[in-house]
Amino acid sequence: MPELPEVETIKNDLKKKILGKKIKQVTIRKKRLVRGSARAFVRELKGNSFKDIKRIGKLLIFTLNNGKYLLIHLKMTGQLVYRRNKKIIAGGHGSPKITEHLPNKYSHIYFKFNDDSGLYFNDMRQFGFVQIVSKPVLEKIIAGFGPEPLSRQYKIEEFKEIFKNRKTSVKAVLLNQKLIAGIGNIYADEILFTAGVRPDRRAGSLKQQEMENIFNATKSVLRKAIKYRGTTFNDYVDASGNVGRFVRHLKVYGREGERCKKCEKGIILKAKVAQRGTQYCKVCQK
DNA sequence: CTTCTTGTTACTGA
DNA sequence: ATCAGTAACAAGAA
Repeated sequence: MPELPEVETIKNDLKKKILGKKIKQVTIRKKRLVRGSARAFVRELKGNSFKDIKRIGKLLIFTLNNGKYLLIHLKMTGQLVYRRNKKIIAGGHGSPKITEHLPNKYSHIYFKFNDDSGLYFNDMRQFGFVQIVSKPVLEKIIAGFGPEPLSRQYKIEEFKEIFKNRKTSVKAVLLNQKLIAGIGNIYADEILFTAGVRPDRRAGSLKQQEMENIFNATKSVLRKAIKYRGTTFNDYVDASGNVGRFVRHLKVYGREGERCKKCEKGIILKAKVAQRGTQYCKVCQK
């Protein structure tokens, strides 16, 4: 599941690879994944190029040289893989490196650049989307997101406000993109473990210290995950098709039934909180 | 066959 | 009006 660290990794990778390259061909194999008119989508992209790439929450924003913006959301199983025009050089010793052929059966939309390199949007479950928007529409979309946890706009005073009088669980608050941008199921569990707070705690019941711990944990966990280029649990790969290495640093997500790495006593439990599979240590999290 | 996986949103009810 | 909870979407694994 691409969340903030994974999308950030893809964005940073792609910025080094595709900026300024002329888009010579746009292929749409599944129209359903294009929001709005597919015909207009191709028209806005073909012959143009990307000037910049940004991210808000889990949403990628490609700035086009024609003043429009390409939005790409990977949702659960989306991948965005860049591939150079590969010339297979036979020879050397041993077997040749096996490179997955692209486009594959899940490459529903892809772009070819003037140097014959390509950008492939693969999505097994087809939850993701691509969309071309104007600047005013983009600004409306951005305004719908809460603060970015790694930005200067993310302040402890405002952070505490979002918990005040809320009857829902602290996990539901962390997952709500309108309140904080970019956190999904994996990092919500990891953040709450690091902060020592049970995911099912009522948001409004948190003590000052607990809110401060969560605030700090959002930053430390996400920063560390970016450092390790994200978490590959199922489908996530970076823009080169490589896995993320944060999975080794996960403390609770996917560790149900295993021993807690912090207290070395508790067994990681799994419950349903905010309709999501939720892992926590009942010794370390109060 | 059923159940589980998750990001987002439309919908329902309080 | 606001907030919270749930179903639905999709395809594959177990």
